Parts: sequence; C-alpha cells; structure tokens
Amino acid sequence: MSSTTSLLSSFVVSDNLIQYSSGLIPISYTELNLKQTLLGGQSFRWVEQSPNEFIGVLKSYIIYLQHENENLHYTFYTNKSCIIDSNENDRQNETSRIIHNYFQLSIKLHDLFQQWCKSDVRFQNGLIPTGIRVLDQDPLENLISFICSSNNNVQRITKMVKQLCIEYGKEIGTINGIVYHQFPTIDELDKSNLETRLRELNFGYRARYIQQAIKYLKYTINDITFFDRLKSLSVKEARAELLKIMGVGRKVADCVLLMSLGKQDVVPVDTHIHSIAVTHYGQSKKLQLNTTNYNAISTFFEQLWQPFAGWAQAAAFSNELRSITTYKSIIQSTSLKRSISSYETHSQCKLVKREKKLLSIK
DNA sequence: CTGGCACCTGC
DNA sequence: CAGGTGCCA
Repeated sequence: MSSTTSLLSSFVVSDNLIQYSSGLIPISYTELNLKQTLLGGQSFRWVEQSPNEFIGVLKSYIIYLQHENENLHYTFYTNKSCIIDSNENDRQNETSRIIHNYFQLSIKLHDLFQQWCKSDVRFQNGLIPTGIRVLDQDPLENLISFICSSNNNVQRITKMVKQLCIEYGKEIGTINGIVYHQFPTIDELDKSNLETRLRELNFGYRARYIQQAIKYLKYTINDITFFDRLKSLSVKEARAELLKIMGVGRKVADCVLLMSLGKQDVVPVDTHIHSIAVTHYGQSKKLQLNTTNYNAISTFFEQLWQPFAGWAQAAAFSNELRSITTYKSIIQSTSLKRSISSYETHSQCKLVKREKKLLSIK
C-alpha cells in the first residue's frame, strides 16, 4: 500500500534474515531531520540510501528508516537466530519503544526552542527549528566511537567504527549485498592483540586507548551495570568516573554524558563550538582550548540554554555548519540578517563577509 | 594547575 | 589540519 512496503520488497535480504517488525510514527520535519540527526556526527553507523532514507544498526537489529509525508516509517530486520518467541504485538511494542527511546521522541523540539528563545537572541531571530535531535545511544558504542574521534574527521571515524564492527561484532545479515554487524561487546573486544590489530586497521594512536579502555572496563570496573550506575550519578560525579578511562578527556566524557547517559544539559565543547562561542557570543579568544577555557565556554552555554543545553548545542552546531556550506538561502534571509545585527561584532562581520565570499565563488 | 608537545592517518 | 588526549616540565 504505502511506498515503504514497495521499497522494502525490493530489498534483497539474506536467507538468515527476517523482517522482524515495522511501524510508523507521525512526526514533522521540524521535529525530526533524519539527515542532520543521523549523519551530523553523533552516531557513525547510519548510511543514507536516498534522501530521507537511512539504514543502520541498533542492538541486534538492522533498521531501515524512511521519513515521508511527515511520517517516520521504520522496519526492523534481524537474524533468525536472534528471535525469541514473541508474537507480532510484542514485537511492535518493542520496536516502537526502541525508536521512541533512540530519538527521544517524548522530548518536543518545539517546546525547547520556545525556552531557548527566552534567553538567547540568536534563537529568537536566526536559529530556526531544524529537526536535529540528540540521540540516546548505547554507552559502549558511544564511548568507543568518541575515543576514535580525537583529532579526526567524521568520514574517518565512520570508517573506523565500521571496521570495528566487522572485525569484532556479531554478524546480523546481508541486505542488498551489504553485511551488517552488531557493535561488539566488551568481551568481544577483549583480545590480547586488540591494539596490534587496530593499528593494522589504521586506528593510529587510538588503538592503544581502545585496548586500555576495554581492559579497564572489563577487569578494573568489572561491572555490567557500570553505565547504568553513571546515569544515576550527578554530571560531575559521572564525568569524574569517565575521565578515569584511557583516551577519555573532557570532550569525550561530555559527549558520552550527553549522548548515552541522559545528561541533556551537558554541552561538549569542540573546536566548532569554541569558534561559535568566539564569533557569536563574544567569548574571549584564546587560541588553545585548554581546561580553563573549556569550562568557561561549557558553563556559559549550559547557563544560557538550560535545561537541555546539549540539545541547543546540537542545533547551534548544525546551523553553523550549514551557514558555511549548503543552505545559501539562509544567508540571504532577513531573519539571519537581523540576528547578525543583534550580535554585531568585528569578528562576526568578518565571518559573514567570508561566508558571502565563499558563496559568490560557487 | 598550566602550557606545550607528540601522537596516527588521510584528504 | 581534522569535532583531543596523555604526559611532562
């Protein structure tokens, strides 16, 4: 009936795979922008099939997502061996819950924007709801992925995470000739030659971080409820625990707190947010992003955007990216001009000029 | 507690 | 130089 069904039936699925369940959730494009949310650098496991169509892996499921006519269609596939006897109704409840939790759909972006507008003029004028949401991800996958992220780019991080899954994760099945794997568990990663192998796979110096992190989690922490315990701690306490892990500094710790431990008000400060703070919010320009500087910027944004400051950061971040690259029309829109005039600074004028120059070249 | 530097790769 | 971290003066 729907185009989802016809598209899915054209998928070539391996014998060991079954369509587990599917469903639909009405949601507007301003509440959910799949591309910005899934490919924006939060998760590294989604592939865009075509506009508004994505395939990725969550737990033991390969998931196909399609957002059309303000409906999010989802279809779960899984390996036959993973099936526990459950009726169709249970499956629908389970898969619906997974999607709701992953996208945190009980949180309404619209309401958050209303709140941010009260304290931040940039949201009042320039930053519009773009449907970018903070995902609630698996903590181990999130942690390892962001250990990989240091001094690195999204493309390469994606490649590394993929290699990790292929090398160590359980195979789920094949769709259209592409093999999908689960993200490996701590036990699956606990190999004596992990670092050596990861170096062969060009992980660089992060190979040692990952090996040490896994060893630490398995033998020092030795507690499968570790991440759940962190969720119940305060941000400060949970962060302190994360910082004990090799390869985890303040930035990675904050990413994990925000993206997989439910700390919605944490603002990870990377080089981009740093530059946004300097150009748009008049934060002092120190070249290095040292501890003191990190704290100042993070605290500034957490107070400006609370609660759910982490979500505002994601929105602000995506807006910064597209203002430079894709959405030319935004530059010309009167709303952005107004927002610029309300934050008129010398450095910002230079940025705008640079943007215009870039656009005129294209 | 702070600044400075090496660290792996790849585009 | 890329969405950092560890380590050492």
